[in-house]
Amino acid sequence: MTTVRRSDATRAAILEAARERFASDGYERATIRAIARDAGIDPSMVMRYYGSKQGLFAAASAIEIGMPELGALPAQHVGVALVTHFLDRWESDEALTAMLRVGVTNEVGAARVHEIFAAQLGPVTRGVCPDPADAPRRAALVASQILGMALVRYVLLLPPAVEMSAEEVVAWLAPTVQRYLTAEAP
Amino acid sequence: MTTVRRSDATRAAILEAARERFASDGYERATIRAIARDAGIDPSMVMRYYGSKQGLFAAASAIEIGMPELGALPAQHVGVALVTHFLDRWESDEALTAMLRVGVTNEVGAARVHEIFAAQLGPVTRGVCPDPADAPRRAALVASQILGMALVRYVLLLPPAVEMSAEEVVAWLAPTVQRYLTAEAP
DNA sequence: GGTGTTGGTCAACATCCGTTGGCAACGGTA
DNA sequence: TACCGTTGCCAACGGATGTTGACCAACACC
Repeated sequence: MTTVRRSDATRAAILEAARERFASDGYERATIRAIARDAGIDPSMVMRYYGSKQGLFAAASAIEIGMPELGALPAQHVGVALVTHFLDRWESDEALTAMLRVGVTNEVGAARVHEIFAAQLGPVTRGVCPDPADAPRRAALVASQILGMALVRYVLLLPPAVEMSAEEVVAWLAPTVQRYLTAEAP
Repeated sequence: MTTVRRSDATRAAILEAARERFASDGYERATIRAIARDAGIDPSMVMRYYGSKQGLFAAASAIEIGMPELGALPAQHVGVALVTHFLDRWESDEALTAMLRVGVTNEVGAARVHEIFAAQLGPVTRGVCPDPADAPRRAALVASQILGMALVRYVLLLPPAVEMSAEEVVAWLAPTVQRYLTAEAP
């Protein structure tokens, strides 16, 4: 059932407009009317295609972090690889910013963040850290630093954080992430 | 003009209810009606005393981080002191969570976060780091880690982050903050 | 005791929101 | 050509929100 419908272009336009609005305005202020206006169609079309505002957000925030294969490279380079990868993803996909912004105010959004980090960051952590028993804790620590940087750099737009180059961010953050993953517990 | 007005109790009740609502619901979903109901008074009182919803938020998020005197203690203990202090403040004052939650969706809220971190964290950084020229960058790095931990622990409620003890958080985060402040730039 | 100020309630306004149902044009199919 | 599902627009509903102004009760002061 992968037939091409005539409305696919409209569906895509809605999804793109929704991602932009959710990313820049958050869940409550991203109104269906505004999204429809951006997409150049009527608000009722959004409802027909995605059922409800929650349904639209669920569709707009279906994200694959696409974790790289970290098992292949030496354990002491995991920090650099991880930070670099997240930075790339964040700068090329505003759905990530949308997810973060919505996760802060909306319960469904928060659950979405949980899912994604459990499913995508969890396995990587489990494969790298010394004792699998405290893998969740280490993953949470990594998440705190990576989401924190995303917060100040892409959401709060703290000037010094925005002005730093990607290389600089990696150089500062990679040792932190590396330590959270592989250093022995304090 | 510090006379005690008869309405001071009501003003305080409104402010407390507002802090709770802003902290748990964010700016948009924290309605004036709900805040007034919590405070046991009429919504119009909120308007009379605080002018507007923005005014109420401004009053509810007037925060003093109350930075400790870091100049007094040896430079290599600054990380521990800073993380400990922030953790204490965050767990004893829900206005901080409110500020973070609102800062993510509301522009005024974001500006408030900028202010507070510039005014409170800036000077500390400037006094401790080797080269005053890159103090803002170092402050932003520290903010990314501290706000990131606040995000996963108090807002997103990521289970492993919530379950960690305060001592554990300090033990993991302090070396990070210490490095962001005093290590030479990479 | 009258009078002005303060603390508080009530009802309403204008606006916006998510959502719904009806209806017109279009496109392929028989 | 006649038909029917699809795509789209339009107008409206019910409800919630921030905000306002009229009105009432208690208090302070002359």
